[in-house]
Amino acid sequence: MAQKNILQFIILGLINDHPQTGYELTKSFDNDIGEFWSAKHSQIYPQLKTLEEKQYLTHTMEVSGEKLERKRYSITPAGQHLLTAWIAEPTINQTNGKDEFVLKLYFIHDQTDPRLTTMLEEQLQYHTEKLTHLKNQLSKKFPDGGDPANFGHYLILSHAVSRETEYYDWLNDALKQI
Amino acid sequence: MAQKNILQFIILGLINDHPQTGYELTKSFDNDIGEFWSAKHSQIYPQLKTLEEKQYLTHTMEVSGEKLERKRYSITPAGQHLLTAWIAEPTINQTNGKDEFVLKLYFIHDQTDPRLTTMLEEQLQYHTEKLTHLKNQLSKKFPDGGDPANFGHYLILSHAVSRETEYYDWLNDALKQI
DNA sequence: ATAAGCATGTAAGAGGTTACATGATTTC
DNA sequence: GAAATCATGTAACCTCTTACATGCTTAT
Repeated sequence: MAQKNILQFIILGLINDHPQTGYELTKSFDNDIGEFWSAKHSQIYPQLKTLEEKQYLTHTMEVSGEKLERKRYSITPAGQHLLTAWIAEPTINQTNGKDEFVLKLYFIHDQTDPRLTTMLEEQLQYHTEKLTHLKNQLSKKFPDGGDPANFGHYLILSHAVSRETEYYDWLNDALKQI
Repeated sequence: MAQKNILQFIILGLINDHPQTGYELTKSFDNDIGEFWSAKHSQIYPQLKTLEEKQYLTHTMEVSGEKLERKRYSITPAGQHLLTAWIAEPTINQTNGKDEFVLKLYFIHDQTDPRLTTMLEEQLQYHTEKLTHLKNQLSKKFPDGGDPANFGHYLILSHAVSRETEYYDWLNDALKQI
């Protein structure tokens, strides 16, 4: 989508926590934050380059073994300023939740349509697995509930859990009504 | 996003219900289906053209008043076939739910951060309004619960309601924990 | 008359995915 | 030695938004 380049802020936010390489950033999107934003390495590396050109980031080279090079990026004061401004600014753009599956259902008008059960059960299986995985994550990372020193991380994970719970419940409700 | 062109299927699905103009299709995305997919007229008109070139749609001209022309599109058997195939095909691509606000929270580590309350309350207001609007829609369109002849429509709306309910509850929970 | 809504299109540019491309290091 | 993983980048292509552009019709 031709949006406002939110990726740059996410990268700044992640690096602000601690200096990181492009590779490490890429993997962040496989974890919790991937529940609410995704990006591939092909998008991340050019973005790092741009952010450095604009002096929001700097990097130092590291070497593994004999030859393997790695760029470890750190945030600059200007970068921190940009990040803070983004967080402070009211979030108006409700990034719209696209969901292909729900749309498919929309085009099935008849409650007795034979396709419904299969479709709903297929999704139920997927979301059941996802839900248990997220619940495991939550109890593993925050066994005692909200950690005051990692509150944002806790909030994002608990939101992911309740979002999946809702999806799960909705699918079950729908199945019951058939 | 360089995805699989899902918009074409949505257009086919909407037109399959009854012949429509580009203008009317555009307005569909302001209603319930807009909760799960959005598109602007600048994307819809070219897509209609392409779908007609591929013979999934045909159109007839209508005239309003003296001069104002309107293209009313109908689906062809080939178009219906394509639509059915899309619905039948398992939905794997979990179109990821991007949420700028949740990410901002993620970068606030400290539970006592003074920004948290304002941010959460701002969102709470937005989602409260959205939730009441959706609930009104639901009770207006489906006063007796699931309509067997419009089950898909019912499902999508009830999903939107419970999704917003979850968001609302999560925001309130977060506020309580501060 | 004039503003709001009807109606259809195109152009430029940003965001995002898939595929191409290469090479090093670690683990089995 | 082979496979998995680490590590960085580019190219082609598609999707989507914003802005440009035009003209008609209805309601006030």
